[in-house]
Parts: sequence; C-alpha cells; structure tokens
Amino acid sequence: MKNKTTIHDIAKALSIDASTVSRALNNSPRVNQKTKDRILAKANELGYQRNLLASNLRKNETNTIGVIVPRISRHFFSSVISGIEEAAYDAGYNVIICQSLEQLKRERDIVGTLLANRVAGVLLSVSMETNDYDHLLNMKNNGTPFLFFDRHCDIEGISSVLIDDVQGGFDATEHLILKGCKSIGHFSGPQELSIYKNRLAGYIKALEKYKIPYRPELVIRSSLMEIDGAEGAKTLLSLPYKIDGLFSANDIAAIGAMKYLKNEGIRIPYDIAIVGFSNEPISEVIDPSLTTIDQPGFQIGQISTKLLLEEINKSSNSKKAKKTILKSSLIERDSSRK
Amino acid sequence: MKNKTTIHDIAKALSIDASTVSRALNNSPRVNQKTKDRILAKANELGYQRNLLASNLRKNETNTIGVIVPRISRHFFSSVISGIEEAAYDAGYNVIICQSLEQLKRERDIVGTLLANRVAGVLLSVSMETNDYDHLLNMKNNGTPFLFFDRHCDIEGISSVLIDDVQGGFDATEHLILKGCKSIGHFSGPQELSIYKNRLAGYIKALEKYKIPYRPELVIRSSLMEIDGAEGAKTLLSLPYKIDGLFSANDIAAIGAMKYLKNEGIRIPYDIAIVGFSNEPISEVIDPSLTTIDQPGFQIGQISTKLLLEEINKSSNSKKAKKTILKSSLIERDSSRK
DNA sequence: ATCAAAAATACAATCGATTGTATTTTTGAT
DNA sequence: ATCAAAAATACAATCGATTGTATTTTTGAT
Repeated sequence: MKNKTTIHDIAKALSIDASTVSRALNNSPRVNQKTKDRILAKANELGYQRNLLASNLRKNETNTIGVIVPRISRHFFSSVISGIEEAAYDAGYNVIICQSLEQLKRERDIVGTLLANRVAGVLLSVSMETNDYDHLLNMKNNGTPFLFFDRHCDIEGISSVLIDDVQGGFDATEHLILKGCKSIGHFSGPQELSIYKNRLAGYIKALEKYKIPYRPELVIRSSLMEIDGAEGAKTLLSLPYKIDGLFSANDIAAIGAMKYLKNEGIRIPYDIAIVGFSNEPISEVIDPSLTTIDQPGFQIGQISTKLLLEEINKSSNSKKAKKTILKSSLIERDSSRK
Repeated sequence: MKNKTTIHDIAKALSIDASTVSRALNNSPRVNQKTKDRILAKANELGYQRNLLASNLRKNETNTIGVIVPRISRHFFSSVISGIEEAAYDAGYNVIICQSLEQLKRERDIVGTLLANRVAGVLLSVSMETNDYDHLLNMKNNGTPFLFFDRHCDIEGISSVLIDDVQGGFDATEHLILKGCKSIGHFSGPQELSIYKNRLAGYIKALEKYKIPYRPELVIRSSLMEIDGAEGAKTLLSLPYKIDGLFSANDIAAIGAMKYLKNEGIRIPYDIAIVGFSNEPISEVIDPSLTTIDQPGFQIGQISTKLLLEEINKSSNSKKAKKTILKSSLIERDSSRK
C-alpha cells in the first residue's frame, strides 16, 4: 500500500529490463508496439505512477514554473495567475503558486524553496518590503531564469512585463482635473516599488500639464491597506484647505477612504471625486461605484509566461533583457461622474 | 553557471567524503564541529543549495502538502489557504496551491501531478463538476493521505473539516422568516456537493419549523456564478405569485440577483429581502450591504492542516476517519434589515 | 539456408543526496 | 607509552528513472 510501484516492479512482472519499461512509458520508437502494450497494461494493473522526483533528477530539468505574488486574493493577481496557468499548461508546464503576503522574509523563503525544487523558471511580482535584492541576485547567479511582472526591480539582464504606470497615473489625475478638481490628493505606496513611483510621477505630470501647483503634503504614502485609506482620508480632511479630488494608487485604499468620507458626511463625487487603481471587482459594486484604472491581468500572465518559457529554452548566450509595457485603461464610474 | 554545486563539489574542494558533507549540512552530531564549520563556509562560498529532488527521492518523503481549491480568488478559499500556510509553515511543510476552476478534468490532472511529485498529503475542496471519484480513490489506494475541507465526498476512511451547512441554511432562512418573509426563493448549486444539498436541507427545515409550505419551483439550481444569480432572479420574478425573500447558497449569485433586481426597480429589502452565504468582502460594500453567513475560513485551514499532518505522521493501522464540524454565523446587514 | 542490416532488448552508468556499516583517528585511563 | 573505547570519517549501496552503448533477435534479400 505504502510502497508505490516502480518501473522495476513492472519489469520484474514481465521478465523484461527496466530500461525497456522506461522507454515504453515514454513511447520511445525503440520499443516494439506489442511490448509497449503489455507494459502499459501491466503499469495500469499495478497502478503505476511515474516518480517525478526521480525523473526530474535524472533529466536535470523540471517542467514546473514557480509564481510569486504578494497576495492571491487580489483580483489583479488572480487574473494574472489564470493567464499564467493557461499559457503554462498549453506548453506542458506545471505551475506552483506562492504568496509573499508582502513580506520580504517570506519572499526569500519562497525563492529558496523554489530553487531547491529546481523549478525551470520563476515569475514574480515583488513584495512591498522588497528593498534588498540578494535573493534575486542569488537566483540569477544560480542560472534560474526569471521575469518580473507588474512590480519589478532593476536587475541587469532580467526582463519584465509592466503596465505603463506613469500613463495610468496621468490618466487618473487628468480625468479628475477635467471633472473640475483643483486640489487633488494622492495615496501612494512604498517608493521602492516603481509602480508607485511611476503612478506618482503620472500624477505630477498631469498637474504640470494643467498648471496646478504640486503640493507634497497632498501625497500620502502608506502600504495602501483599507485602514491606510481611511487614515489618509482623515489626514487630507485635516489640511487647512479643502481637497476636491483623490487619486489612490490602489482600489483598496480608495475604498477605505470612501467608507471614511461617507461616514463623515462628505458626498462623493460632489465634494470629493475619487479614482482608484486596479479595477478590483469590489470597485464596481461599492456605492458610489469607483472609477478606476483597469490592468490587463490575464494578458500580463500570458505574455510573461511566454517570455519566460522562451528564456528557459534559449541558449544562455542569446539572452537580452526586454521590457514589455502594456496599456491600462480608465473605467469611469460614479465616484468621479459629476 | 548552469551547473549547480553539489555536495561532491564541496567534498572535492575540501578533500573529504560526500557523506560527511551531507551529514554536516544536516547538522549531524557525527561530524566534528570544526569540519562542519569548514564545510558550511565552503558551501556558502560555492553558493550550494540542496537539491530537494535528490534528497526527497532518497528519503522517500517530501515536506510538501498539496492544496486544491476550486478558485483562489474566492475570499473564503483564500482565507482557508492562509490558515493552511500558517499551520504548514509552523510544522516545516511547504504548500503547493492549485485551482481546479470548478473543472473535474483539471482536478484529475492536478491530483495526478501532486501524486507524481510525491506530496506528503493533500487538502482539497472538490469542484462543482466532481461526480466521479476515481481520481480520489486512486489517491487513497496509492496511500497518499488526504482530507476534505468544506466541499467533501463520501469516501470511506477519509476525514473532512466542514461547516454545519444545514444549520447555516436554516439560520439564513429563519432570519428571513423572522423578518416577515412568507415566500422565499433559494439558489442552490450542484446537488452532488453536499454543501449545497445541506444548505437546501436547512432551508426546508426552517420552512417546516414555521409551517411555510415548501414549493420546489422556488428552488433554482445553477453553478452560482453572477450571471446565474441574475437569471435566477428573473425566473423568480416570472412566477405567478410574488416572492419576498431570497436565500442564495453563495454571495456571488446573490449579488448577481441584487444587481438584476435593483435594475428592475425592485427595492431591497422592502420588496425582497436577501441573504447570501460566505461573507465575501464584496458583500459588505454592495448597496444595500448583503446579509450573509460567515464561515471561519482561516480556522478551517488551520484545523485541516493539523489533522492532515497527524494523518501523515500516523501509523497506518490507527487511521480512523473524523468529521470535524465548525459553526458558521449569520451577519445581518441591510439587504434583510427592515 | 545464410547473413548483413535493422529492430528490439539488455547492460550499466548516472542524476545528487542519504545512511548503514566499516575503517581510521583521537581520547584518556592506566 | 599502550590500548580499549569513543569520536570522526570513509566506503558503498540506495532511492527511481533515464540514456548511451552493447548485445541479442528479427527481417528479408540472395
């Protein structure tokens, strides 16, 4: 019961060599069809299941790719994962999904485990705490191909698939300006992550275009959880002048702010218009529905996987880092419709 | 670059035997401390990383458990996964997360891959399509311990960690009755899944308690996606008599119904009061907020993992299937507050 | 029927780590 | 200094599958 059948059990049962069994199970042309049939039948009878540990060890390769995301429960990341899985399964690869929960320590541990399991490659979106790249450089020196999506680090020779976050931040801010907002707050995340730096850059760029002075006190940095949104809103309300617009670098913090503001009797969008980022499903149903920036998660997953698989199957001398930049799109909803 | 360092490389560099290197890296008391220090230093210098494929193959065990859920993006399942990961990491196990996307074929493939990778055990919540248990029986015969959570099948000798769904369905329905509803619709899922059968049973039980006649046409079966909720609501509205309450076996379908009903000018909860199931985050922010049944996902994950680990480390003769049943709790919100 | 070529199968080494047993080295009591 | 016991290290087999090479069997032309 406990001891699984091996090719040797099949070989013994048929008085045949294990190498022939192995070749038969891999449908090698070197084995006679009749023999193959007998072996397959016996394998079935004994409930044989290939031991991938042994197979991968011998072949010195695995058909598994690892995926590291901050949180699987975020809609954006689960769409990316769906895209990854589709592209990977089509190519005959398995996928191991891991979440760092935004913690650097967990990210390090996960990278270690994936390397120890000799995955063929890794797709990752770094945690908010990732300000130290040793574990990633280690993976690079180790020769394991990997690729960033959405949240990347600047590491020589490593490709990434990104959203044009400057454009996204610009679009969000310009949209508020065109709706008549003059004093626009911004929730940003850790500046180590270029997505947040870029969304902020887009915000500033839009202000400049419309000649609205940039006031640093309107930019609030946090880890963008729901509670951070509520606190950010409180901070903005305490300013000596009124704000009439808010661009949050994610939907969750925008929603935290909305709940707080509604509770304070502030009318959205009339008193303050709001735009989020990521198009979480929750943004559609909250009242008022939240204007946001949609990111093509599924497509990001597919493209990232294809690029990674190319890298895996590429000769090491032809490697050249690519940056693939996709467009996001603004979805106008009630939180900014006035 | 491509060829990873092995214990033999370290052994050769120090003119020492590989077995000593192995023991040193595993901190065996049989190796002199000075030798350990030298080995560790050299291992670090060469960027050594244990090959788990080889190690697990030799030891004939892995410290990895597989988790199969229908969808990682469902809040309930991602909370369960958090609970699993916490309990597993505490015990020194790694977790492989897989999603069946409610498809039997994918569930089968995943089970196959996990078995081929020789996971120590599997935690699973079956897909809506799972009406055939061959792949699970195969896993059982194979000797791989596994355990169901939330959505289970009746398989002799396999434990499960469940919610008292009859009670949950009863609570939801009774709540509507106490709010004055006389004609209550119910959205149910595939009857192969006992969670849906039980929630329906709870619904019927509550009707009986309050002497409300059970009308089969008020029970609509579907796969409970958002679109199914909208269609179900349409069907209920087309009945020759009015309904004034709706209990949906999940939140997503309840939300689909709410959107449709609001669009039709039906007032919630005044015309129709609604209760969902699972306490998805979205249920809190939709307008009106959705009354629902909260399931202790994190706790389910922790308990399931502890039980599975017990099973893994148990002698095979002492196995006895357990059913652990946890309580759910009703969260009253505006969709039923009148 | 014979025999070279082709087809089928067997032999043996290997992937990297682990572990029981054997051997060598060190320790410390006399 | 000697020697048995203890400590440290080396040897060798093994986990299960794969694969290059060697050997055996089959095929089919003469």
